[in-house]
Amino acid sequence: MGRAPCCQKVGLKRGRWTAEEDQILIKYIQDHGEGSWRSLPKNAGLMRCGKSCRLRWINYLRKDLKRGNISPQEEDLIIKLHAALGNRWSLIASQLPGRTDNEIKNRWNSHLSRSITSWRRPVNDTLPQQILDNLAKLMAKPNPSTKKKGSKKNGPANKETRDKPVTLEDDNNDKPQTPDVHKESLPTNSCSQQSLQSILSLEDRYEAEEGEMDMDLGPVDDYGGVLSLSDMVTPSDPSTMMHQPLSPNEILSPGALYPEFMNELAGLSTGHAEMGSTSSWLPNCSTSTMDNTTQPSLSSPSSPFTIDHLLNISSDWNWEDCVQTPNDQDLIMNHEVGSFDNLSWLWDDGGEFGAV
DNA sequence: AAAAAAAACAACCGCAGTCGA
DNA sequence: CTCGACTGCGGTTGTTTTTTT
Repeated sequence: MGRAPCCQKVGLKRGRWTAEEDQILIKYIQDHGEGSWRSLPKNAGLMRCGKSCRLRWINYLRKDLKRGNISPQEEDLIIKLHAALGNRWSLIASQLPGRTDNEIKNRWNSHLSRSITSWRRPVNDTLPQQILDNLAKLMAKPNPSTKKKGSKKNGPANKETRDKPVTLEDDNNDKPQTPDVHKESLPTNSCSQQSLQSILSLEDRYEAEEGEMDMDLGPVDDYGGVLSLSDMVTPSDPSTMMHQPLSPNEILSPGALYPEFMNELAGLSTGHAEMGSTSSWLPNCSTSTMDNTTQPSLSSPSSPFTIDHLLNISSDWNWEDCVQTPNDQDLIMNHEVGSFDNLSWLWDDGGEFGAV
């Protein structure tokens, strides 16, 4: 049969850790090493759940953590990585030595997510080549098994990777950058490094263009903020799925999506790359009327859909022709609407995004 | 200076793949 | 082969701190 429960919830302390508890945990791990979280609280004399001990250690007590003072450079990197990877905090954290997924997630939720929608951050260069190399290596890493990895979405798979946290650096020089962030294998069959570079640079390209024409907002979010690329290519929940690229002369309603496109993204999101895989956030799709001359291969279930297709779609897309309606239901091509007058809600509320 | 609001931080929860019994 | 603990992850909530009124 299985193992004993990790802990009895009753009688366990919760809430903030005291300095004394921290010292006990640090001392214990120094003496016995990480792992065995289930037995750790009992052995160490802590009235905490093993899960809580693990979290405390990983996020706050490890020596290699920086804690706070996230630099503008780090923020910029987080923004770019998030644009490319979505809410894959552990993967993002793996590129920021000394930072935890929790810290980055908190930073994003409390600060960056608000600032990014303004699309007013400085236009910098794209991600450092080393980061791109690392991510490309992750994506090129063959998946040893076809099974999903060890977490619900994309976590480490086997015992080796779980028990011995490794990073991309392990492949290079055996010097882990961030020992407790875990290597993840990503789909291999449809995303080249060039593609990744293109994805990561798309936002900046649009930003650069926007610098010359301030009113050229592109798709916007529920609050009128400009959507990042990730909002359109890696929706994290069904409510964002309306932000998919559209073909010209098309009105897209929720659910009117490209199945292959969504499956591809589902593969990226979950670690599955095979066609036809589904994800929990993938609802029943109904393909809308499409202009096959401008959206080649997307409507054919049998055609191989790749990230390169996505890039073609994104790079060819005319952002000026795509906005979200105030009722948050549809994306509408403005030449379908016929007039920019219909879109005045975009800039009527204070002009945060520039006047037209 | 006090109260209220906003932001930041810390911790918990539940999901889902892995793997030992 | 099945069951269920272990684990890592992302989402969410609760608490504390800072800022604004």
